[in-house]
Amino acid sequence: MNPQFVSPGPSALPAREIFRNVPHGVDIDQLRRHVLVTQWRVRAGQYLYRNGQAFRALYLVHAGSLKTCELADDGRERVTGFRMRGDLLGVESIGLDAYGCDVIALEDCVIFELPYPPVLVACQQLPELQARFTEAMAREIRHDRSWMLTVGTLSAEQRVAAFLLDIGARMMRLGLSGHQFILRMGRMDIASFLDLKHETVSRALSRLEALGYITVRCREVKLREPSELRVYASASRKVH
Amino acid sequence: MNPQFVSPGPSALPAREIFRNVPHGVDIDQLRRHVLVTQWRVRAGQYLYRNGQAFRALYLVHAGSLKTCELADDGRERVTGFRMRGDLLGVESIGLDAYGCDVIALEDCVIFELPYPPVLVACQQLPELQARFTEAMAREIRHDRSWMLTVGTLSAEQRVAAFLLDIGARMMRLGLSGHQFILRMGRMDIASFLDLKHETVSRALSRLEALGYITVRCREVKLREPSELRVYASASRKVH
DNA sequence: CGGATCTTTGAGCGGGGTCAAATTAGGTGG
DNA sequence: CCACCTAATTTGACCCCGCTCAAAGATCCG
Repeated sequence: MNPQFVSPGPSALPAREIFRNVPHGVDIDQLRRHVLVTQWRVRAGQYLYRNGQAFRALYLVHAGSLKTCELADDGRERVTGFRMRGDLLGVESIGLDAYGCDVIALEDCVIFELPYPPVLVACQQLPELQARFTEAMAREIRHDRSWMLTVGTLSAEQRVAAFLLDIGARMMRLGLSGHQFILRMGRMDIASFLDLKHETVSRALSRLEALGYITVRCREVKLREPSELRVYASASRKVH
Repeated sequence: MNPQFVSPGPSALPAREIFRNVPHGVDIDQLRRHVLVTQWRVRAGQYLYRNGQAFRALYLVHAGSLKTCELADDGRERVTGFRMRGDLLGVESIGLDAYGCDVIALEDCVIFELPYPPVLVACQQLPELQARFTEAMAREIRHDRSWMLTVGTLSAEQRVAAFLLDIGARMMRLGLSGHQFILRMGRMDIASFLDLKHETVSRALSRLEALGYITVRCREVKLREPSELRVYASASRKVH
């Protein structure tokens, strides 16, 4: 179940592309001058890396989307986030010998592998790159905390609304439509991420559709009234 | 409401102390050779920094404990963590112009201020220090994710048990008793952190006491059966 | 000692979970 | 391309854990 190797050396794709669409992202061009960046293809359902596997690299998502899962020894499991183009993976495992979580592809992906000790060395020589990585980690912390707040203070329907708005905003930042998109993850994954059950997510989506805010047909979502949705999701306290 | 300045230049306390009790911590001695580390006293209830305030420094807790709070524009608020001796504060705001959360002292604290741009420069000259900071940030991410898992998969009573065990483990790492300690935060703060209501936390503590696992008298806690408690907290799935 | 805050405990309720079944989407081989 | 099968999604009915509302009891501090 190893990811499939695509091509050694420079990618066939315009490398700067990564940087164009992703503000504050890591510049893959600059990095390539200092470390050997390889490119992998990961098929839907496959692990990019998993808990316990030797930590040897960070990864940059070039295409496709993935989920990160935290898991306990006793089998408990939770989706902690969804990653897409431009997102950096593996930073949470820096300082460990083995990765501390699972990363699973939600669809076929193309991923850049950034071998870790070399990246660290490159950072020491390139203050700019260093700053980029540090900021990426800080953004990661803020993103997680922001969702802790959302999950802890909003009702089920509000969480689902906030989730759709978040996906939309990220899509837009990548130059795609932020109002109409395909969810790449199932109801179970959304539910786990939002600390709900999949039936509840399904019901919330149906409700938001009945309210006229969105249109849902399975994984196809259209935000009909983004501003209404935003008001609904941010309504103070949990609304019932 | 500004924190109170204590002393300029080298601290009167043995600086290496920080490093002795905190594995993988930041070496304040080493840092002092490159940046001006000042020491502040923050009184119980005061802010170390707050949302929107200009980001100018990281902070290292030398004594006392604090809570970090995430807050939304509409007033929603959640405690995202509790910090004690050896913990690094402010890393979540790296890359921003202003701090992105609130940090409030739960008791009188002594805090080292590490001015930020200077720390970044020092890191570029000291690979060792750089690695320390990066690992501290990675640990931060793992810690948050680990609690996301706990909050998302355990019942109210299990969360409270897990919380007590976490506090105990951190106390022990600081060379204090891990079986008997004083909680420095109120029921409301614990509840917010665990995504519960304060009444529920109170009831859970009473229940754990009735089961014979702990003794509680207000903020004084004794873990009578840590191993039983650990089994209880880690019981697969939510137990009812 | 008095007043504000924090903590505990009780009683009742409701949002979201659980269990179950119908419906639909998606992938596979003929 | 379609029949088939499996997995994902939706919807319904019911129930329980944790929330709400309320009040009493501790604790802290001036």
